[in-house]
Amino acid sequence: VMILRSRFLDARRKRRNFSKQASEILNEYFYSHLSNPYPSEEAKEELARKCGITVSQVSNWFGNKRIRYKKNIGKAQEEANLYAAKKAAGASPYSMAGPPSGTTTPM
Amino acid sequence: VGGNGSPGIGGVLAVQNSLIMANSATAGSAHPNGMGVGLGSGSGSGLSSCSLSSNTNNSGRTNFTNKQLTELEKEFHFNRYLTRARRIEIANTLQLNETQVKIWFQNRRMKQKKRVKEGLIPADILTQHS
DNA sequence: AGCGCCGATCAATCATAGGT
DNA sequence: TACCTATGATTGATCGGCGC
Repeated sequence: VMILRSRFLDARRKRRNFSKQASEILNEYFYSHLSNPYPSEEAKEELARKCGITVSQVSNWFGNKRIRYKKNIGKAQEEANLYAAKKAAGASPYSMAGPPSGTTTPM
Repeated sequence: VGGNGSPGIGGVLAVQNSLIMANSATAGSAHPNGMGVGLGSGSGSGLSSCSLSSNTNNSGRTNFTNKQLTELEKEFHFNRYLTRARRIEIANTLQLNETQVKIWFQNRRMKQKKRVKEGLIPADILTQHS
């Protein structure tokens, strides 16, 4: 701690949370692809467009999401899993890049 | 994480680290040239050099000092790629492993590329031609 | 036959936003 | 206002693949 953490007050991290709708879209994709939450470059581009954010931000979001989801498992995460069930079952406005494994989600 | 419990992520997401760092220290030689590194930030400010060798975190992640980062950054602007000789020289000067210097440059190149892609680019970085 | 590089990702941490 | 959590971003290091 005494040790430098001065990464220069860069203009870095002046973040702003994504819109509620953007989070909705990202979560939908994540939970409906839980068996392989790694969107392709093309999928990231489309998600970025729909969410109004950059591809890098989409990548950051998935990176954080995967790690944080993993760190929980067994928490309210199951609740969020309801995302997939709900959306996947109903209309699926946001499904793209069909993953090979379509059916069955282990778990 | 549960063994299979998390099929999805668990499968692919398990990396764990193993310390391998290494040793290539080889040092030795004295390198004429003093590249020196003048470093401007001189301010040395506090940190100064820790007498200890690598200050790695509890998790193996190294916390580079300001001095090390400044030097690496300076070198990067001079050349985006390192020669073996230069790498060794820098590693010795900054008290880092060759691997750390190598990795730092790789990450730095990726970082710059990302910035360019995002549109924010200082626009220069010599030796950069289309 | 081993090395460096790239691209994607991980894992820890930083710094701020938002909520109480 | 202070404390705490959620969350986006940064970064040293790893993994798989590729080219030489």
